[in-house]
Amino acid sequence: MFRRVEPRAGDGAARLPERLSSAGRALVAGGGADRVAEALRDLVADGALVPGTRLPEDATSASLGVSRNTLREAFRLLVREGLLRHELHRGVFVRSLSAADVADVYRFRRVLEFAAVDGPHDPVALQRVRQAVEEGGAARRAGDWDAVGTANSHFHSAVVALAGSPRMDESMRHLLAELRLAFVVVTDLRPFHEPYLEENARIADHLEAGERGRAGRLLAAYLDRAEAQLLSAHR
Amino acid sequence: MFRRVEPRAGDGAARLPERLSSAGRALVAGGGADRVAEALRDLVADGALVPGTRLPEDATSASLGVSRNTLREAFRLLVREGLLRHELHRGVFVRSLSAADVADVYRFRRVLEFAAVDGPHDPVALQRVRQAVEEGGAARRAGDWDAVGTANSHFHSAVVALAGSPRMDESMRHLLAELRLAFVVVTDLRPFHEPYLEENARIADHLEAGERGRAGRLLAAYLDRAEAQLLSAHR
DNA sequence: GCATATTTGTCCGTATGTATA
DNA sequence: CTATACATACGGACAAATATG
Repeated sequence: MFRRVEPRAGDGAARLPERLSSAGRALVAGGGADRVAEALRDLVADGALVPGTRLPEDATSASLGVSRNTLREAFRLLVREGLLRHELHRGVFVRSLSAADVADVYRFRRVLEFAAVDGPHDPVALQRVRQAVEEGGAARRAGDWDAVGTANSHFHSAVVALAGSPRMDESMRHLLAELRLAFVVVTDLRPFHEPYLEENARIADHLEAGERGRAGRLLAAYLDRAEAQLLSAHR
Repeated sequence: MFRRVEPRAGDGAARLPERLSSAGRALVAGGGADRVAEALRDLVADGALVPGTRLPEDATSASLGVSRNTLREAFRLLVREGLLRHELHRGVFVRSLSAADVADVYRFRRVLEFAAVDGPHDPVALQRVRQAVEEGGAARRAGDWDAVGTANSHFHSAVVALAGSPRMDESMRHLLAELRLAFVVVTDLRPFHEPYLEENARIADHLEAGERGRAGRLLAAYLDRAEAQLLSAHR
């Protein structure tokens, strides 16, 4: 009943993997659009779907075991998050970040993180900052550099959360989600995350001591280096 | 359980108008989900749909002359814009902003607008700032206070655009779209917009003269007063 | 508290217009 | 230019959740 459109080999451009789930059918069986979106998010984060991959509605909905309508709802969510790109009458693609995009993400991050450091600090968020530092240390001891990267995201999210603004928090979440697209091309995460573990701890120290200026300077140095590092790896 | 149940007639709370279009059928006949979303946006902006109004899928899709599936796509768009609120298995409502929401929008606006003023200025955006000032002047001469409000939005969007960041621009657009929800309860727009026409012109002067400090101080004064004005009118 | 009616969430199959090969 | 593949939109259907009497 359902015609399976098998991709031809040797096309060169990124293609949708035949099976999006190692479990085969019913990856998101219980699934609402949110679960479908989460499944696709994970596939992108894990590198199963590389930037530029097209996601045809028919093949994708079949692979995930959901209907096209449900898949379209999930697409809407992910397009808004910046993880997918939508071209009129052409379909949906895994977004690929240009160098300008990476630069813009870091520009916006500077605005958000500096504003949060300069303004009044939410004490609960301050604890979260410290928690993220410890989370990163534990991940390093476990040798899990992916988890170190996640902890680093938590750290900077917590920094922005110092401002106590739900809308700024959400913007930060979107920026970090977009950055994951740039990280999928990075094979060795260690040099990207290890150097910053100690720095994050010192930033947390300064924040707890109320030394906004020092915290801000360290943060600025981090953002400059991280951006340069990612941009150079991006080619 | 304090659930806001759908009000009976004469309750005073909002109901879906029977006809969303004076033209009756086929308001968005040619229409895709985008056009449906735009139609709903206008209805909210014009006050035809006040915050709290429920939008049943059946009645709304019939009124707009589109299918349920298409309407749901439009809902997704508007929920992401913050204009509508979605409750699981309960439906979609016109969002109403709390005082905390308004405060958060202004907090974020301060971050974005100050950052844009402080940083390097995109010359094209600087021209847009001036254009918005003139747009506001023309609207006042025409006595169209709604258009004055639109021009004011353009002015502050242009200020943020000085930073040259597409992502900051988009965040600003979302914030201003949310603010429209707070403005629908305002009956007399004149005292909200008239005082700021002259101030905007002076801010533009300072920006063009490269006097960031003066521009920033005027901007800060504007944001403080506008926020207080809106919050006091909001009850 | 229970039974009923309404609405949402999901899914299917089809028709149509558009972009690409 | 023709043919194909595909996105977009429609209407109908059913299960699940919610609201109503």
